[in-house]
Amino acid sequence: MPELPEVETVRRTLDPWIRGRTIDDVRVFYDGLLRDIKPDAFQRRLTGRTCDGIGRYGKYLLFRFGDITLIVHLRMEGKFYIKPGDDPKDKHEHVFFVFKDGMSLRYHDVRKFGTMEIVPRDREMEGQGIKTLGPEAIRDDFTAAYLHERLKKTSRAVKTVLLDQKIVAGLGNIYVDETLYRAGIDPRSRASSLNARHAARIVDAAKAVLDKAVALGGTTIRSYTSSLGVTGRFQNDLMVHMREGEPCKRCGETIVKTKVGGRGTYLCPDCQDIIPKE
DNA sequence: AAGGGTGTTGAAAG
DNA sequence: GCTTTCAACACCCT
Repeated sequence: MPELPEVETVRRTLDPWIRGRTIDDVRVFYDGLLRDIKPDAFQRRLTGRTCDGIGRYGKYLLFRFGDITLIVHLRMEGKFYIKPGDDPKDKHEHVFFVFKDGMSLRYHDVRKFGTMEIVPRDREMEGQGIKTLGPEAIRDDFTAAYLHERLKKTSRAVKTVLLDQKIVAGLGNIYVDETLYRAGIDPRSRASSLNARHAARIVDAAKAVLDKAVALGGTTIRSYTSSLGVTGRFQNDLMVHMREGEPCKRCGETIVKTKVGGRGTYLCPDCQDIIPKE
């Protein structure tokens, strides 16, 4: 469930619950998630610590425990559940954080792609992955001038550039499609041929799309189990993503699905212009 | 019923 | 360098 709005929704849901709670035990069932730390050291570093709150940068969650921070990335399917500590372990639960009151926070991830890393609190932004992130798509430092500069320098498709977290942090496959639809630009357009005006439209569209998605608690698709903080309502607002064969909500043209940079990509052939024109 | 696809990312290969 | 492909993993859908 991980693009910026879904991660922010998890943060907002979990933060008030975990704030002030103290870890009594950590149990790791699959250590492939842990970056540069062994399960016993991971357990030792966190046990006895009290959480001061959760931050977020791009798609990364930052669990703060005094002078250390646990950085978590949900990748494709990571989720958190809160359950009594003695509930039986689900097949896809890989890490338990058991708190002093007997409740547990469990990391659930069918594909096991997620990552966890512990860094000093004052070096949070040097964590693996985080240190290379570009400005967040929803913040003021993601400007049209900045994006235009970056677009100019590459021949890649504009969608591929927007998915690159080193360029801009927070957009993923759903919201890039929605952003480019709103901006009226075909995702296959060559980045270097977009002008300053196009860049401005993309920046405005990304902020509008993400702000609304955050307000609605993100998007829930393919959700077999609705869990803590993952059931959003933005799916009703999707204009193109997952709408292959359906009519465009603006012009009635049929939404098509294609492939850009190896990713499934949805667009309206009438509302989105390919640049440069053929 | 095998193969392609999946809200991601980084390492390897070209 | 820059860009594309692939691998990590499990499951769902043709």
